[in-house]
Amino acid sequence: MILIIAEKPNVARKIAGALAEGRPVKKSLFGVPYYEFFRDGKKLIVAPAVGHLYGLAPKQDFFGYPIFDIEWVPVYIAEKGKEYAKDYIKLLSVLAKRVKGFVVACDYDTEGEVIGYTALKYACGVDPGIAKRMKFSALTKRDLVKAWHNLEPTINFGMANAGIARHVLDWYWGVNLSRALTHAIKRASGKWIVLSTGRVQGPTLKFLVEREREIQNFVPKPYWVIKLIFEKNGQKFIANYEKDKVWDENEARRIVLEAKKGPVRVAGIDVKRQKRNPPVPFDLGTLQREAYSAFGFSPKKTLDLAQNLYEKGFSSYPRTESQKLPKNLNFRYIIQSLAKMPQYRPYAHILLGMPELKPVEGKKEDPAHPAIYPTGEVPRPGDLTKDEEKLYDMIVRRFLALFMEPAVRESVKVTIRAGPHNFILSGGRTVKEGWLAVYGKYVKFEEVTLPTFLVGEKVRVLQIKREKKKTKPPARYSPAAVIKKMEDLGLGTKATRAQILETLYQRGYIEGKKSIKVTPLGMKVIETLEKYVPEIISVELTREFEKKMELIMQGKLTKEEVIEEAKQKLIKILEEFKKKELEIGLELAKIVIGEDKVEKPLVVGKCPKCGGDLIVKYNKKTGKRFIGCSNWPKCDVTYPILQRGEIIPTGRTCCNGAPVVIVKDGKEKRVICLDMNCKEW
DNA sequence: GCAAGGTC
Repeated sequence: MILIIAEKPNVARKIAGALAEGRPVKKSLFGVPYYEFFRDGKKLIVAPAVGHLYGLAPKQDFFGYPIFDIEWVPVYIAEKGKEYAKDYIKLLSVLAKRVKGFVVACDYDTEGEVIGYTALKYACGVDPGIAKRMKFSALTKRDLVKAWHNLEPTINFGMANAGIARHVLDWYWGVNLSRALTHAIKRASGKWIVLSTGRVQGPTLKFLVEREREIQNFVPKPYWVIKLIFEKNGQKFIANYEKDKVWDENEARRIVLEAKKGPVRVAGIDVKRQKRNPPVPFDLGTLQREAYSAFGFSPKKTLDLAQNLYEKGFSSYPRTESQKLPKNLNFRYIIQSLAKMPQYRPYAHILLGMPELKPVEGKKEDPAHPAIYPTGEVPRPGDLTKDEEKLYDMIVRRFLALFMEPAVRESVKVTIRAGPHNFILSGGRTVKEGWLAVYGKYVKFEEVTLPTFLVGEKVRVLQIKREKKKTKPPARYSPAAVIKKMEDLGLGTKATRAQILETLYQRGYIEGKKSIKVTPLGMKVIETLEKYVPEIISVELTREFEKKMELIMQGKLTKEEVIEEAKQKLIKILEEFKKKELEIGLELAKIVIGEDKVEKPLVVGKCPKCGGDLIVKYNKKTGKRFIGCSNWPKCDVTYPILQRGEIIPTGRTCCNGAPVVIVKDGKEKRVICLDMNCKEW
């Protein structure tokens, strides 16, 4: 018997369906489905993981930094809310005892390889070296059977190692710097406020901060627009001066005067017809953007709704980057099913009358999943929530649109010559609806139909005027625009971008549902990181990780070398950070709890032992004050001090470098050397 | 208490 491990339940089912001779037997243990069947006289079992079953966690219960001592543990131990994974691990460990051989059939990428590797090592309790690998790039029967006949002799250790390195590096950088920030603010304010950053959070917050700075530094510049308003057939039209901005008021005034002198005639008419092809199939990012613009759904909400639709069986797997549909998908069947819903019936019928059903496709591809499409399962009333229904409607209409004829748009440009100056009147209309019939409600095209003009025609001018305007600062990002920018920069993945944006909200770094504004805390965190750890907010860190992972995959670097290098680098960075921890914490605390509420420690002099600041401190238990070194606990220098009176530093030192201070109590002033053994005492 | 990455 051989155990085939899939990345997720749905894929386990597909693999079983493809490889079984006859129907696979669906079984279930601990509530997790798996499949048994025969092929070539051998009994095979296919069982699923649920994504990562194991994650990294510190070996010791210690919340300081730096921390590098970590290990793989089941995800339900490493993270809250992952209890469901427990049953999957239990299933694999039970099945592992029944079988002789193992095959990893996770997605063929670094994460898939890590999922397979850790499942073998920790859940099945076997050496990952004994497993074979099914390598496929589509979940069709053809591809799966081919992969089965061409099994790789082992899993791809280069990929597994690269993936493991990615996990460790992200953990080292992210957890250590998040702890450093959190500790800094705790030390300065006494308040527990979780701050975080990471390879993806950092650069994402950074580009939001950059936009915020552009807005803050923006100086509006005046300019003038010039309009020619005229009448034709009792209708008013506005033509705009050919330069859309005139920067000089005198020039604008002159243009208006010259234009007013006339004559004013139609000088040219330019009519263009343009074919507009249907939009491409939905990948997750495009769906998130479209749902945001149509319904105002956040990217996270769209992913959740799409996941619901997927789990209920109405649409395909949502976490995809593909803009292509599977070649062997039964389009006719799906469209026939959609025709059962009256709102789609007319369009479905048009399509079913076509000799060939050929959808448009986009450029992007995804090795594991096709673009998002409706399955053809028809929801009954009550199956979907209102929001699910909205998203479903968008998915169905997009799908139907893929097969429809292009739309044709006509644009008209009328040039009006007033004296020596040209003004432009533009119009646009849809000449042939095509796919817009079904999807038009989600695309906005302006419909401006113009009357017929003739070249040379005289124009009845009502008014020629200049209007003063001001340039506007760049717009803030919307959640959907953030996701797009992250995609463009290669930050995060289709499955994580929405979640990472949510984390930035949770941390109080950003606010605003539609228009994202960076809070003063968010600005300060970036400012701090720019100063002390510029790496973590740079997109280059991601690029560097990618390069290192590539070298690990090729066997040119070991994961141990890469991990060790990161560790050494971080030790240095964190050491520097720790030295400045209080200073950094004070800056952050000022913003979170208000400047006046942060007590700046009074520096009375330099520590004779380590050169740190000697500051007034308070004993936590007794509340009594004393003078101590700011580098505590590394440096243990302390001095007692009178409990009453204002302490005023003098800048002078006395015995063994101990500072001299003035203690002023009412009218009484005493000059004191802090050394207890000083004669002054 | 912290990351980013899979997934329900």
